[in-house]
Amino acid sequence: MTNIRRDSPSLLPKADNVQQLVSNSRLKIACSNCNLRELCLPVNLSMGEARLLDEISQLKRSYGRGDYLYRSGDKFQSLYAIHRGSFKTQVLHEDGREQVTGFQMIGEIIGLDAICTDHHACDAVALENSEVCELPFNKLEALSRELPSLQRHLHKIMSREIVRDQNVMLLLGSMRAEERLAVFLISLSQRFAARGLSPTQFHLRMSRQEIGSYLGLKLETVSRAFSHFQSNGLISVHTRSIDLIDLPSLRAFVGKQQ
Amino acid sequence: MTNIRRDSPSLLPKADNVQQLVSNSRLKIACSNCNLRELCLPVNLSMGEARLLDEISQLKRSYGRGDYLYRSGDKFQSLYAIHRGSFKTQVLHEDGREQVTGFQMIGEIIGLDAICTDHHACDAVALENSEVCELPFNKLEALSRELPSLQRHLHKIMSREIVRDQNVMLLLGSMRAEERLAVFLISLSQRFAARGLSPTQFHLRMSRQEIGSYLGLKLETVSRAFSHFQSNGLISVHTRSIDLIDLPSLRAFVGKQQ
DNA sequence: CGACCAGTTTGATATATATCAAGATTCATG
DNA sequence: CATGAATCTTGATATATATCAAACTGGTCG
Repeated sequence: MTNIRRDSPSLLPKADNVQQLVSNSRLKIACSNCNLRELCLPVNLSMGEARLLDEISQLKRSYGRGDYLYRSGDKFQSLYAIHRGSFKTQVLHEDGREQVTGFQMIGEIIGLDAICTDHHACDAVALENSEVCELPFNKLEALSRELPSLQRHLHKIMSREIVRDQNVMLLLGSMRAEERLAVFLISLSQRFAARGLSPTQFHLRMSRQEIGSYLGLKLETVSRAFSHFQSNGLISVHTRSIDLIDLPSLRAFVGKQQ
Repeated sequence: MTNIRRDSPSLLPKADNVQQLVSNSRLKIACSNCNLRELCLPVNLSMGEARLLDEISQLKRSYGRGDYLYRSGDKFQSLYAIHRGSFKTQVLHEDGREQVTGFQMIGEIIGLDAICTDHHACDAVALENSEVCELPFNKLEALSRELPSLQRHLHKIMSREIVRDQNVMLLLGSMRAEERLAVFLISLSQRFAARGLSPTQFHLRMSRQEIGSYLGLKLETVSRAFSHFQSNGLISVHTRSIDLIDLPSLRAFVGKQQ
């Protein structure tokens, strides 16, 4: 709440990411003070321990829709905690094909893909006006050697990402188009609920094409599935405004399809 | 090489996994001595540091084809390093659908999915006679607080798993059947090569149905794709024996399909 | 050795989703 | 407020893969 804006020219983003130069701003933010404490990194930390985290995450950057937080191939420096807004991550194949691998929202940590090679393995793109807290990974590792509960939390975050990805594999590998969309909507619903937002009424931040890429479908198929759910009274859609009218039936729909 | 067989009845596997009672044996194994040092955990460790690892990974267990290393829902205790043989991991949906999420081979670490909830999120099943080194996670975490290079290595292993999964998503979400199989074969080839085995001639440890589950295809489609590659002179298949006759063309095939 | 059984191959047909195309709606901008 | 561009919806058709079915293969075991 009491974030202090500041400028630190010595920490300008890399020159190859020109958009960032325009849209980035920097803000001091204190983990010990942040209203995302439950969602984000500092769990089970004493106030004193949380202040140690403050030391390493004082930079906040903002991005506009379409801005890249990082690109595939960028040198790895930091993880990012999403403080406001949302992002998509996508992997690109040489031949130009792209696959959206996830949508990330407030309180989620992004950038874990880069640890293994020291270079990012995917792009992260803002879906709306967004802010992230930068967490220099070296400092995070050093601190997690001191604070076992932070260490465990970091491990849990990475493990959760693995489990999530495996569930997407299940979805892509064995579900039909409408089931995939139902699972997607239910998952969004849960994530909004976990953030104190409505689990039934929300605004999609991504296009039909982006949803389709994530779900392994063409945008027309996504659109048809939305329309079909609507005509069955399961949901109400107006472009990107969603109302999950009959969430139980939507849940029951998944798996019913043999 | 100088592993000493021993029995420790007090450490019998859990009673709900009867098969293990039959097929498990326990062997002392020393990381500092292991010929998998490069592939597995102990990287960049001094001899003294590697001996610390010995302390936590002295149990080796064996499994026969079809045995479960762990099941979805099992309480999380340990990670496992595959010392010999191979495993598959699979997630099961309530409705009975299953999806193979990966095939793991010698030197790879398995069980990372369980950290986030303290319970395993998938099954791990031996594909052949196999041995694993058990790595109690609490001890591994404690040691990695002392040894920064072990800590970093653990992070890299988890990150690598995330990247791998994202590449499977790309495969499942945007590639055609034959491309998926080509990617699968190329990936196996690379992994065999990294272990000093032939990158072109190998024996598949999994059935057509398991390959199909992993690739989001039916077994008949997998079989047809094998036959088609063979009739094009890219590979030679005899049931589970594979010879990648023209690996460059196989690589070029991926992506050619728009 | 022979019979069986699980796994594999191959063929014919069905079907879900992609593709192509045209309008309709929403959004950004001057 | 009007214009154009992007996004979304819907329809007609094409196509890749699933499904169903039958024959073949290889290994196991009495």
